[in-house]
This record gives sequence, C-alpha cells and structure tokens, in this order.
Amino acid sequence: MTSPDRWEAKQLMAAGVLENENSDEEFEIELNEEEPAFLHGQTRYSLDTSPVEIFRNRAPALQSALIKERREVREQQQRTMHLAQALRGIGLSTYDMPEWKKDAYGKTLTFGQRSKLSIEEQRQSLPIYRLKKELVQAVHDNQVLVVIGETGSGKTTQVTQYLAEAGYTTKGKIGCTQPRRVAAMSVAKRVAEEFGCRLGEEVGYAIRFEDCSGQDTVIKYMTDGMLLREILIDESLSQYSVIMLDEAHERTVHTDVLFGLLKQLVKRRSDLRLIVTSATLDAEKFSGYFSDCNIFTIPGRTYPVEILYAKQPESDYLDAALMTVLHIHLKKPEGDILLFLTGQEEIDHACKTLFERMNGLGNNVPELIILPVYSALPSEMQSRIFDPAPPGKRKVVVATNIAEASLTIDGIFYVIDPGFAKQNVYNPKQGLDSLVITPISQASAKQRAGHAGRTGPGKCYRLYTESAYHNEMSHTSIPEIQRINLGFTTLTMKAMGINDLLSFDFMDPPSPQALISAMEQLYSLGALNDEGALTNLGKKMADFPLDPPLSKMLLASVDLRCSDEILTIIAMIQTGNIFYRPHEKQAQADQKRAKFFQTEGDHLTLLAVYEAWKAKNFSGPWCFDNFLQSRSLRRAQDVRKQLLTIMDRYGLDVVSAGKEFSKIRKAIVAGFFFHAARKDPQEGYRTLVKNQPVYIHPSCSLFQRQPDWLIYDELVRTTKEYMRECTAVDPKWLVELAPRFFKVADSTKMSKRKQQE
DNA sequence: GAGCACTGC
Repeated sequence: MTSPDRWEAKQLMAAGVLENENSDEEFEIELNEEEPAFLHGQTRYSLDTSPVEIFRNRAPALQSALIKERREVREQQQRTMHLAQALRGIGLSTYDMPEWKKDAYGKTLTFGQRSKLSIEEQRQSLPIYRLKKELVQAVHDNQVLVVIGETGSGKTTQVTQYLAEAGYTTKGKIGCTQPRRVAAMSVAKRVAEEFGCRLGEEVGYAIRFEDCSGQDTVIKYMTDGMLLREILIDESLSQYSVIMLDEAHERTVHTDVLFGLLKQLVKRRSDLRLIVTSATLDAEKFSGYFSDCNIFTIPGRTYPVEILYAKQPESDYLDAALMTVLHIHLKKPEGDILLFLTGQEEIDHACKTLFERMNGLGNNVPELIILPVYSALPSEMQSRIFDPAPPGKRKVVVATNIAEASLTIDGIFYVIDPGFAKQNVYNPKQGLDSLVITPISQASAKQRAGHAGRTGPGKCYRLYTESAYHNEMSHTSIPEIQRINLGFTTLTMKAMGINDLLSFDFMDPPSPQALISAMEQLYSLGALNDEGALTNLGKKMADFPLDPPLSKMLLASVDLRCSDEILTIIAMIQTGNIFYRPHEKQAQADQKRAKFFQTEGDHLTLLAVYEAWKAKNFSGPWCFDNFLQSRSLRRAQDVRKQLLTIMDRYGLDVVSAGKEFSKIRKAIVAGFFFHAARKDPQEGYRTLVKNQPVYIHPSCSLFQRQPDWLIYDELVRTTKEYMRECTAVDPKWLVELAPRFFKVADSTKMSKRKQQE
C-alpha cells in the first residue's frame, strides 16, 4: 500500500523536482573525448576566422566610431524619453498609439493609379519583350545560362511564360525559386493572371504550410527551401524540364546548396535546363562557377541616379540622416524619400524626432507623411510602404533593409543611405550567435540607390565618404552559408547522400571548422555513425524541417512518451518572440509574463502559455491582454500542425506525459545535452563543453532561481554571453541520454574541476 | 537586469 504522502513524493521524484533540489554536490561529469573515426585527422577548432573577426580586422576605426555613435544615440534617446514621459503624464492606454505613429498609420493614403494598359499591353511594354526570341534561343542552346535581369526588366514573370510558350512544359514543369514566401506567392498570382488561369491550375506556387499547385501546374513558383525538400524526395527532379534560380544574388543558404546540387544534376540530365539570375556584379563569378556558361543580359527600366557622398565622415549618422530628410523636404522638388536605418529602436526614434521637428516648423511647410517600416510591425502596416503619397504631398519611408530586397516601391526619388545594417553571425567555435552592426557591402549600396531610379531620375545621399565606399566596404556581402549554424543544412545534405561535405563544390565554401562542428554535433546526437554516414535515427531526423537538436528531441520524446508536449514546445521555440514587451509598458508586460513561469524553466513555461491560449480557444484578444504576440502563437500553431502531419505519416506516437514533467525535461536533454551549463561557485555559469562563462538571460523564468545544472537553447552575445530558454536538469540525465558525449567522471582520478579548486 | 533583422523548411 502506498500512502498519499509517499505517492506524492514518488510523483515529485518522477518529476525530477526532489532530485534536483538535492542535487548531488559530489556529482562530476566529464566529456567523452573519443572522436568518431570519420573525423580522425581533421583540424579541430584550429581556425578562428568568424565573420565578426573578419569585420573587426577590416575596419577597426569604423568599428570604434560605431560604438561611440550607438552610445550617443542611446543617450539622446533617453533624454527625449524623459521629456516625452514628463509631457505625457500618466501614460497611454493599452489601445493608444504614439502620436507620430498614429500620424502615419491612422490615416488612409490614397492609392496610386492602376495601370490603364491591358495585361497584354503591359507585358509587351516590358524591356524583356524585345528579347523574347533571343532568350528562348539562348535557353535552347545553353543547358546552363546566367541571366542578368536588372530591376524592372520583367524577368521573374516573363521568362517562365516565354519558355512555356516555346514548348518546355510539354516535357515537364518549369520551376522558379524565390528566396521569400511573399515573393513566390505574389509573383505566381500575377503570372496566373497573365496566363489566364486560376492560381493553382497551370500556374501555381508552393511554400511552407501552403501548396497551391496541382496536377495541371506547369509553371510553379516556390521558395528555394521548398525545392530543396523536393530534391530530398526526388533527387533528379524528374518532373521538371527547367529550373530557374531567381534572385540568386541574394545567396541564401538554400540557393547556395541548390547551386552545387544542380551543377551536378545537369551533368546527369542533359534534358534539364538551368537558369540562374544574377546582379551585374556577380555575373562573371556565377558563370565561372557553372563552367564558364554564357551570360544573357536583359536591360532594366531604370533612370539615372545621382550619387552624393558625405565630404567627411559623419560623427552622428542618425542626426545627419534626419537633417538630410528635412533638407530634401523643404528645398527639393517633389518625390518620396527612402531612409535606411538598422533597427526598430532607431527607426522609432528617427520617426518621432522627425515628427517633432516638423511640428516645430508650424503650418507653413508642406506636409510630410512619415512611415516607419520594420519586421516587427504587422504586415498590413508594412505593406503601406507601397502606397504612394497623395498628390502634392511627400512621404518618407524609414526602413530596415527589409525594403532593400523588396519589389518596386513607386515614387521614390531620394534615397538616404547611412548605411549600416544588422547581421546575425554565428561562431561555430563557441556556438554563439551575435548581432553585429556592420557596414553594408557595395552591392547592397547599389541596390539601395537603385530605388531612387525606378520612377524617374533620382538622387542617393550616401552619408559616408567616397573613400569609405571604396576602401572600407566589401564588394559583396558575406553569403549566409558562411555566417550561420550549419546543423540543418548538413543533415539535409547527408540525407541527400552527399557524404563528403568538406569537398562539396560550394560556390563559396563554409569554413571546414563550421562543417566539422556541425558533423560532430550530428554524431553526438546519434544521427551519424562512426563512418560519418547517416544512421536510421538520422534519416528520420532529416524528415523534419527542424534543426538537428530539435528533431532529436522530438524523436526522443516518442520513446519517452511525451511527444504531445514536446511538439508544442518545439513549435513555440521555433517561432520566438512570444512575449510582447513594449517600451512604455515593460513592468506590466513582465508581470503578465511571470504569471506563466514554471519552476522547471522556460520550455515548460512556453508549454504553459500555449496550453492557456488553447484553453481560451486560441483567442486573439486574450493574447493582447496577456502581452503575448498572437502572430507568433498562430505561427506556432502552424508549425505544430506541420510536424504533427509528418509524425502521422511515419506512424510516430503522439502521447501526452500528463503531469510527469521529468519525461519532458529528459527529452529536452536528449536534444540539447551539449548546451548544458553548471553553476559557477563564483559567478554565473560555465558551459560543460567549453567551460565558457555564461549567464542566464534576465528574461528567463529561472533568472531568480539559478539552479545548479541547466540546459539552454541558444547562446547570444549582447552585453554578456547569455543563455536563452533555460530548463533545470538532473546531471545524471546527461550521462543517461548522451553516452556518446558525457561519462561519469572516474572517481579514482581527481576531476579537472576539483584540481582547479 | 536585458533590449538590437531578416529569411526559410
């Protein structure tokens, strides 16, 4: 017979709570130093040329100037904030918007005139139309063709249709990739209209969560990542007669991997045609990579843009940018303005200052419509970027580089480019993400300037010197494949049967160190065997669109019988930004967030949030009241659904752990054991793998509790090295669930840690 | 006691 007390204690034991509180001081763990056979002789951790270092070496003067400027911006911001708070009194109600924002988004702008030309007339007016015959001939004569299609040439919508007319669809589909979902969708919509069919019939698209194509589809637009998934299923892409890699100059990881795969594929399939579109700057390089293939140039429809440089370096680029806006607005002929800044904080501050300065000028000056644009804004607001200003008025769009890659924005005559941009760089040696402000590349600067020449001749104000442009800015941006964690890419490529990644023919190969650390991770997760080939587990993992630690966690949860909860946790982790924390109501937001906190940590906290949302029938207003981003939660719902479908397809059980939270925490350990950290007796934590000093992020639910052992999701460098998304664990689980990685320290020898003490 | 961009499967 079990007494109620003992039963409860047993439950708590099972949940790991008791064990954890009594965490054994003597418990020692060490790394299993045995390395897999396939890595013997490889240089481990010998290189350290992360992009951050490259950038630092390149422009030390620029870097220090930047830090100074950032500080000044921040100080200035704090000053204006105090003033604003004093003026505002008690504060805004929940539904209020600041004045300057209301000014931009509260009103309706009139829409620009739609074209009066018929669809056919519009098609014929495109620059590419005159070259139709030559283009079709070039594709006929060249198996691989690099196409330089300048802005406004019509390449994205027309090339596919010309090839369809020329009969390529009788042999298979014409596939065209885009780096962005929205682009794939909107281009397909336009082409269906021109083609005279309903979307999803002859012309369709496929993006994650949405397949709008069918049996009849012959022209298919899709995201580049989607085509990669298709290759995983059918490595010879037998359904396609033509593949067009559009916007290839953006160099997403997906496009870069497709480059290598398709370069091999065209050798095996002589009937397949490959078109790679490129910006003028990269054309030679692209052609060289594809065995010196021919280059076909489609002229754009652009007007000259006059470039004006700063005479001396600006000490405060933000203020210089605002002065330029006002100067243009008051002194220059009509035409809208586009200003590039690095982030939300900066943009909000700039818009507010502009609004205040315009107000200060009184009613005698013409009206200026100020539109902030960044990704955190709802998409309806973002799309306002395309609305032309009403006649006689001028608008200024203040945006991040979100606008750089966007399609045509009509009416822009002036571009202000201080230029810098934020980029995420990953350091594989430390497994660390950092967000660095870097100068943009010359290629980006050109693209930015290009916006000024779409409707008529324009001007681009570069707030850096001409010599800085030539000497301090790199030619092109560092391709994504050299900046990110390659876990997912490596797993996908292994699943495609590419065993030797180190000698794979990448256009710009990632560092061997980045590839090796990705493969080591896969090995320790059990996804690769001693020879470096994919195991059965690894094959299953590759079926999920998840980073390897997450797919491992999901598969482990099936055995641990807690997959229902883990599905939700993964979906929530993937979406990020669940908690909404506006600048002016931080305390209130923190209070609401703390209500969801679970003692075990953030993963279970996220689960609790989702469960609570579900209990409220996925209500939107409820999110608003609880300072949760309903957009992120809805996305988590989508991700969860997709993962569930895949689980279903493979007959994997979806089981709930009920109250046995330790099962859930064990599954987390099974995926993230190399992200284990132990409390440092002095301060903060140390990672088990590198003994690196790290700290719990203040937004974590464990920030107050500081358990002895924990697992984190990601390491982010801001002011310190912070662990985000933490969960307390029992150290014994590490050895139990990651035997390839950890072992209990040999008690006859003194551990390294003890020796240090 | 932080915050800081953008995609994609």
